[in-house]
Amino acid sequence: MPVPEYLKGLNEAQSEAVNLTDGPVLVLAGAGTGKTRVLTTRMAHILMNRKAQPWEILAVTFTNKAAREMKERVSGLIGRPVEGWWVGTFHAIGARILRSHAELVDLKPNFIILDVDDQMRLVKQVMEVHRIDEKKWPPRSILSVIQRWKDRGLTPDKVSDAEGQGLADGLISVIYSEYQERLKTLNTVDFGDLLLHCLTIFSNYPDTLEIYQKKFKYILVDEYQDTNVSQYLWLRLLASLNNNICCVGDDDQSIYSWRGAEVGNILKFEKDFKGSEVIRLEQNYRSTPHILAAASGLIAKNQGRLGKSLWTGIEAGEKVSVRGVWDGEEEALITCDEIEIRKKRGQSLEEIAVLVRAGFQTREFEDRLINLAIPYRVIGGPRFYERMETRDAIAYFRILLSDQDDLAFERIINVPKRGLGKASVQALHEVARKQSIPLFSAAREIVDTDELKPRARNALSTLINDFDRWRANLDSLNHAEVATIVIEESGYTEMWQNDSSPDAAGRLENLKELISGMEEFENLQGFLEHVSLVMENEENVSEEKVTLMTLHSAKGLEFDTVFLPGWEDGLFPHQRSMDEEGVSGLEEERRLAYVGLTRAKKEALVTYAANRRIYNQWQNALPSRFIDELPPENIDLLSELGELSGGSWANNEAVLSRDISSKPQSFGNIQPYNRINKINRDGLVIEQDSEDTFVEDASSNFEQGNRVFHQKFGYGKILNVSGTKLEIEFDKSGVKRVMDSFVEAV
DNA sequence: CCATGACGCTTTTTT
DNA sequence: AGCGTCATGG
Repeated sequence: MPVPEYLKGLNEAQSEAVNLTDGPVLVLAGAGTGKTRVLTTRMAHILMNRKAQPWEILAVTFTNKAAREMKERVSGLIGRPVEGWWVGTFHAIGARILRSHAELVDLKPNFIILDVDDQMRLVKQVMEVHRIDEKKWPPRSILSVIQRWKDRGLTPDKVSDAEGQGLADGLISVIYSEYQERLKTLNTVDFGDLLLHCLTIFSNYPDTLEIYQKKFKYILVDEYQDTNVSQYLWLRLLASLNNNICCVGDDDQSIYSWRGAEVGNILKFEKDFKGSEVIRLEQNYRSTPHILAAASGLIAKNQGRLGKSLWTGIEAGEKVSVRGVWDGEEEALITCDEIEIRKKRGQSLEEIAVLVRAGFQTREFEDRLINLAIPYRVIGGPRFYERMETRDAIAYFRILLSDQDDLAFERIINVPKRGLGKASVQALHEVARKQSIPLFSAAREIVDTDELKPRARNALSTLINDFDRWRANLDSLNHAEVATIVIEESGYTEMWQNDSSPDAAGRLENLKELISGMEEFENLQGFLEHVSLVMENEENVSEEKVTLMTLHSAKGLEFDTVFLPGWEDGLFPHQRSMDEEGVSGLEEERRLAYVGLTRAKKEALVTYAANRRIYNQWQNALPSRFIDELPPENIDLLSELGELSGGSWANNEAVLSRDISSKPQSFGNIQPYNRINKINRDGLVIEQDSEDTFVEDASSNFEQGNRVFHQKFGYGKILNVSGTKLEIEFDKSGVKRVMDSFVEAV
C-alpha cells in the first residue's frame, strides 16, 4: 500500500508519533519541532483509517485559536470538512458535557458562565456577610486562592483544614463553600467549575462517566505541560477505558504555573499512564543553529527537566545579539531603528516581533514606532467579552433570559444612570433576602410600595416594564433584533453617544459588532456561551505590522526577527517571581526566556538597560543573569556601556555572586526606591533622593582621586564616591555627578 | 445620588 | 505617573 499523501515528509519520530495510535503516548515536542503537525496528522490518520468516527475523537487545547487551527489543518489533510468531532478548549468541552448533565450538580442546563467581574462581586458579597476586612484580605487574592483550589480539583469539602489556615481570618474555606452555594443558587458557574463539576459528576455517577469513556475512543491533548490537576484528572478519567490518549507538550515551555498549571503532569506521565510510550521530537525546523544553541544552553541550567537535545538541519545564521543600553528610551530607540532598517531592506513587518516580560514595557516602543511611522499591533489587553460595553450589553441579555440573574441585574440597574443608586439597590437586596426571591422579583414588589423615593420608584418601574416588553418581543422577533431594541431603548447606546471620551466611538463599534455576531446563532443562549467562552478580538489584517506582546502570549508563535528587550535582573527574571516562588520561580522565568529565544527563526536580539524608570522611579539594574547563562560562542556582545567583562558591571559584586536573594539595587516593589538616582543617558545624575547619600549593598569600585574617562565628558578626576555615584571633576566640563557604570578607569 | 479627592497598587493570562 | 477603589461632602 502506498504511503498516503498526508503522511509524507514526516521525520522518523513524527511518523512514530502519528502511527502509534493505540495506548498512551507522550510526545515531547521541543520548540519548533512540528508538534501541531504531529497532532493534526495523527488525527487525520485515525480518521482516514476508520479507527474512529469523528465524534469518537476528543481533542483538547487551551485556546480557541489552537482549536480552530487544528480543525482547519485536519480538514485540509483529509481533504474535506469534518463534522461532529469534539475539538475545543478544555473549558468549551467541559461546558458541553456539563450542559448535558447539569441537573446532577444542581444546575439547570441553561446555566450562565460568569465573567471575572461577576465572580469578584460574588466573593465580595460573601466576604461582607462574614465581615471580612477587604483591606486586609483583598477579594482578588481570595478569589485567586479559590481558583487555585479549583485548578487542583478541590471542591469545598475536599479542601483540607490546613489549607487556608491563615487566610481571611481562617474563614476562607467557608467563603469558598458559600461562594459555590451562591453560584448554584444563581444557576451560574465560573470557569473553574466547567471542569470541576465534570469531575464531580464523573466520580458520583459512574454511568455518566462511562458514556464518555466509551464514546471517546481517542483522546488528543495539546500543550500538556500547561494542564492543571483538574484537567489532568478529567483526562485520566475519560481515557481510562480505552487508554488511547496522546499528549503533546514541552516541559521546557511550561510558563503558567502561576495560574495552576502543573509541570508535574508531564513529568510523571509515564507513571500515570501505564504502558505509555514517550516520543521525543528533537529536530527543530524553525531556528538557526546559534539561536537554538543559545536557547538550549540557557534551558540546560534548569533542574528537573525531562531533557531533550534539539538539533536543526538549518545551516548558517547569525549569533544571538546581546546589547546593553543606557535606559529604556534608548533601548526603544535602538530597537526601532533596527526595525526600520529591516523594513527598508524589504523584510515584512509581520515577521518582526518585540517580546517583553511585562505589559508596561510596550509603551516606549509604541512611542518610538509612532514617531517612525512604523505600523504595529499590541497583542493583549482586554478580550472582547471583558470590555465594559460587551459585559453591560450581555448583562441585559442575561436578564432577558432569566429574571433570576441577580448579578446581571445589579450590573445594569443603574447603567445608564437612572437614579437607582446604592440606597435603592440596598433596599432591593433587603426585600430579596427577606423573601428569598431574586432581585428582579423584589423590584416588582418594591415598586408597589412606597419604600423608595418616587423618583427611584418610577425609574425602577420603567425598567421592569421595559424588560417585560423586551421579553415579549423575543416571541415575535429574532434575538438580534430584540438585542438591538434592548440596547437602544434602555438608553445604553445613547449613553455612549453622549460620552465625549475618546474611546466612546470604539465602544459603539464593539456593540454593533456584538449584535451582528449574534445573527449566526440559533438563540441568545448559544450566543452568550459563545461570547464567554470563544469569542475573540478580531483584527483587520489590512496592513503589515510589527507585533508587540508579552513573552507569555508569544508562546506557539514564530517570527524571523525577535527583539527581546528588558533583560535585566529584577525585570527579567522578575523580582516578584523570585521572591514569591524562589528557585522554581526563577526556573519558570528561565523557561520564559527559552520560549522567547525559540520564537526566532533567523534573528534574536536581546537588550538590557542600565537604567529603567518603573512607576516613575529611576532604577539602575544589572544585566539579566540569563545573559550570563547564554553560551558565549553563540552570542554577539555589543555593549554601549563598555564590555560586560572588564567593565564596571562585571566587577560589581552583585554580579559575581548572584543568587536569588541578591536583589539588584532594588527592583522589587517591596523595598522603597529611595536609593535610586535619576540619571540621564550620559550617566549624569539629574535627580537624587535627599537621603540617598549611601548605598549599602552596591559599592563602587572607584576611589577618590582615580582618573576616569566618560564617553561624553571626557577625562576627569573623582572627587567623591558615594555608593555607585561618583562626583567627578572633568577636565573640560567641570564637576558633575555621574553613575559609576558610565565611566571607565584610566 | 454623584462628583471629587485621597489612597494604594503596580508580572505574566485563558477561558 | 497613572489608574482604579473608596470615603467624604455637596
